Amino acid sequence: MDDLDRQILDVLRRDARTPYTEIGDELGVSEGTIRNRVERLQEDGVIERFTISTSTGNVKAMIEVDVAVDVDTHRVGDQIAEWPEVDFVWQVSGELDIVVVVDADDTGRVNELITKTRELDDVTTTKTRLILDETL
Amino acid sequence: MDDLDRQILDVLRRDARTPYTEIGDELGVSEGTIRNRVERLQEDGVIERFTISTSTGNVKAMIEVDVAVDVDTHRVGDQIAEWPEVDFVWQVSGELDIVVVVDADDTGRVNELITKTRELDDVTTTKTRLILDETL
DNA sequence: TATGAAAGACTAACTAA
DNA sequence: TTAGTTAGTCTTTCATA
Repeated sequence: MDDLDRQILDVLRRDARTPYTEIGDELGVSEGTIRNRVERLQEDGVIERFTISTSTGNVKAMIEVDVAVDVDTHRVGDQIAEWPEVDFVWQVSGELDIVVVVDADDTGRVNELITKTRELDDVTTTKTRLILDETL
Repeated sequence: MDDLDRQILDVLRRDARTPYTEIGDELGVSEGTIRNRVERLQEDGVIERFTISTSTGNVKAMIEVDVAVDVDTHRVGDQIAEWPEVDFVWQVSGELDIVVVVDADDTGRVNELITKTRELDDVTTTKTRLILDETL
């Protein structure tokens, strides 16, 4: 895992359809080098898969969730992860326990998700932030 | 957005490199139909990008960044987005301005990234949380 | 790294609903 | 007028040296 690998991953994260020839030109190596390295990165599990990121909705938000002290946060998190608009659920260190990233149709729907979260057993507080812009 | 669109998205989410011909065969339509629909889904913003999912490092963290009041947060965010371990940079509403998600080799490296962030002009504070677990 | 062969994607003209 | 198809061409990837 050297710097060239990291640069290749960077390009593919931004656009996984970038031709190997183009990546090679950009990074000053041949098409074959890029191809061999991408294959190796896949075998090593560094590249988990080629995929698409979709945004079915128009509003992304981060909902931070606090859970009662004596409760398994995973149980709460796993429930939330089932909801269709939920992109990620992270168990985190720090003040609050769980961070949920959602992608909803509109702010009204975000609000419904917040309400739904607060209604879960063992959820004590939530704190929401809209994601105004995303850079990769 | 009909059922065929949803099936196409499903296939691409699992493997974005599946040839159009193969998707077409599977879903009983021609290669051209798949291609036209994928193009339309991209134009409509339903498919945001073709990308890879990676697991490069062993430690993921969320670094929340506060920026001086009179500064364009995008300028700061764009700089950070260039660093290789950075997965996302979000401009968010709420107390702090920017959320950076990083995926680094170890906590030492996370610490270096925090230091590097704090050394940027116009960054006033940072607050870091380790991502202990992720559910998709 | 370089090259030719194979695979896949794209263009554009056409058909059907 | 829109969605789908098809044949021919171009681009990218792959295998081999």
